[in-house]
Amino acid sequence: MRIAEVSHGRPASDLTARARIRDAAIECFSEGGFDAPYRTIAARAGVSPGLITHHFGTKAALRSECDAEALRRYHALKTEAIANPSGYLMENLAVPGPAATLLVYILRAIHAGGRPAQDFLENLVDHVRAVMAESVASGLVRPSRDEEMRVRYLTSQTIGAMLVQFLTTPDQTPDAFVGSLHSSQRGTVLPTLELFTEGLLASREMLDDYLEFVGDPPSRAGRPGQGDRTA
Amino acid sequence: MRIAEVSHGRPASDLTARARIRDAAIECFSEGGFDAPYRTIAARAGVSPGLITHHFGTKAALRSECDAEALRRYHALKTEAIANPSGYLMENLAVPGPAATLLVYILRAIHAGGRPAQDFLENLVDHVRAVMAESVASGLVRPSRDEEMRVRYLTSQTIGAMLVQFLTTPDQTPDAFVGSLHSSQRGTVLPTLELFTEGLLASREMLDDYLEFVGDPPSRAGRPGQGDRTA
DNA sequence: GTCTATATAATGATAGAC
DNA sequence: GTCTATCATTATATAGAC
Repeated sequence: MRIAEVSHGRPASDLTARARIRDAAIECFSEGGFDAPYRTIAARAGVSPGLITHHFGTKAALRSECDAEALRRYHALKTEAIANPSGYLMENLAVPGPAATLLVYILRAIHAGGRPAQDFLENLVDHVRAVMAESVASGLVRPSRDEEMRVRYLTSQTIGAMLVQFLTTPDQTPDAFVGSLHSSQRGTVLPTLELFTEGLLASREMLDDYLEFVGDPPSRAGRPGQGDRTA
Repeated sequence: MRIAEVSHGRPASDLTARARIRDAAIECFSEGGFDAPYRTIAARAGVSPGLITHHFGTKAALRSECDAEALRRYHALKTEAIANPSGYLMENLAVPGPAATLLVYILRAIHAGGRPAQDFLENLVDHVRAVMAESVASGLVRPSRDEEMRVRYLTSQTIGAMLVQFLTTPDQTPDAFVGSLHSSQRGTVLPTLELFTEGLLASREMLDDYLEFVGDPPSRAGRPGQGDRTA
């Protein structure tokens, strides 16, 4: 039942009760899901349960504001992370601390489904789209015949894999999860690199058949070959 | 509030109330999640809510039996689907009808997390492991330096992508979902084939660096090259 | 602005009649 | 075996005092 200590370096006592409730709710939602009762949130914010209703009215309104704030902080983190481009997707989020809370909050938002899940996913897609465009322009990543679908496909896959791992982790607490992420990442990086550089299929047969089927013959000029843009 | 009609071709009236409750619960869980109240299940089974408690005691016990039955039917479907090996993963499940209920049930089981989610995921991993071993043996798929991790990685990714799509689908009903699966599949097959045959990265640099880092130099003999096992 | 006390609604589980 | 009626719990939301 500890009080929410810090948010952006400011002590909790400097924030209004409304902001403290919002921050406490974000943490509670991230740690225990959106079914976290008012009691828990109120205790963490150091207020009474009734005050939550007084300030936010309904629980959906509280969650909506938490979503907006989480998204805002995600963008802030993303902007800040342009300095160290360590990876493609959300690796910059996968570190313990307040970023872990944010990452798990996003996972939980998608987990809860509905319109908020769509919004969060779209935001992640936007991020991946930008990174991929940049990577293709720099020659690191091959171009795709359908960039948009590849972006959506990779995003769903990556987020989905994280979500599955999160859901099958015994202790679904933010810090424990990012810990398991780091240990499991050591095992998945090889399969990922293999798939990303060598692919999975031993022959081009299936792809060529499909391209012929949809009427896009793999012209030797337009096709992204292998090794013709080695960085 | 319709009554569960058929299960394996047998009319509902031929089944004991216990079996009807179990079947109704599977459908309700698949359509509305595991929070489906007794009332809904009882109405669909054509019994009173109290009878559910009488037969199963607790809701966890009911769910446990539904999980077992769903897994049993999944295995049956899997065994039956050896005739038409249309794809790698769960494509045989992605058709409307009773299979749709099963597929969504599995997604919901993983979605609900906990031990059941682990069991279901492990089952899917087993399936993928068998299929991949077979595909590698036949030369269709390149071998991996870490088969087990690749199997787990691909399973989590594929199931996770389906789960994300399911959660971001407006109408989360089994038939509507498999419908959206078929329409979206038309868009994802190209990125999938691209990734599986050509990969994503334009150069081998990152993979080679990693292999050197972990002390597994890519010897020209042991490395699965590209095109040396064209079917 | 903040708290205490309470209304209201839904659910899983129980008790006992038939 | 099956049903009806009820209990106990939990959570959101309200009302009004301070």
